Amino acid sequence: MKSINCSLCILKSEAAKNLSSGELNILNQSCVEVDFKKDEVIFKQNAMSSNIIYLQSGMVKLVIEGPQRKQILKIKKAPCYLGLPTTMGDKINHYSAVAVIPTRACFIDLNVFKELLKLNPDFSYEIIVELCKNELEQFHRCVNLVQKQIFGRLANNLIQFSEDLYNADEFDLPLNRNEFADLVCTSRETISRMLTELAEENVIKVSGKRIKILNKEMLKKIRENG
DNA sequence: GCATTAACCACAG
DNA sequence: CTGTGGTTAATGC
Repeated sequence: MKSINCSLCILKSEAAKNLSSGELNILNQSCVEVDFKKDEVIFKQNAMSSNIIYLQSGMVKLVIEGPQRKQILKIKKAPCYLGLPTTMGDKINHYSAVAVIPTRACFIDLNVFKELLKLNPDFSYEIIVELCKNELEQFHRCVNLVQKQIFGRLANNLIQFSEDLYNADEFDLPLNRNEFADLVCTSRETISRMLTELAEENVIKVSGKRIKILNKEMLKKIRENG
């Protein structure tokens, strides 16, 4: 097995910064590092879950199989923890995680993770903060989904890619049109049409998966009013 | 009624 | 895989 040095990750993880050297040692000994290529599954819905996953680098999509079709719950980028709700909340995963670009992840044994939560309150506190932020985000996503029309939802997602995930006005969508539709909760055709329409209005520039935001003010207006 | 929104189907690069 | 056109159903003046 490849030897791992968790102290490198402390640089990134708010929670792990609080671990003592002894606790880091515990982590070191029960942590396995894995590289994933694009489209490789990190964990699968309905499979047994026994690991907490820490994303060192890369980006993943969280996918759930709904009653009608599959849905993309969220795009997550490193550094972050993955699968906290699905691992702590039940014996099996309630959703899948799939890499959308090359991704490096650490698998942490659930029991060790629980042990660290008990040992170190500062560590636990940061984990709770992350969970709470996620919950708030999901609440907002939920109302947006129900109360906004598709242009508003699309604009919202484009802004999130730009501001939250890439910190750039120009970026490559890590999803094809079908998956992007699954994220915005609409059909592939509608996404396609609306992207062309936004491009015609010079709000964005589209060439394949490459998106450039030309008029962020307008896009934000669409997000609010759409 | 009439307009708007958005899904589904089909088909072509 | 993607873009487009036609059709259709639901909803709101």
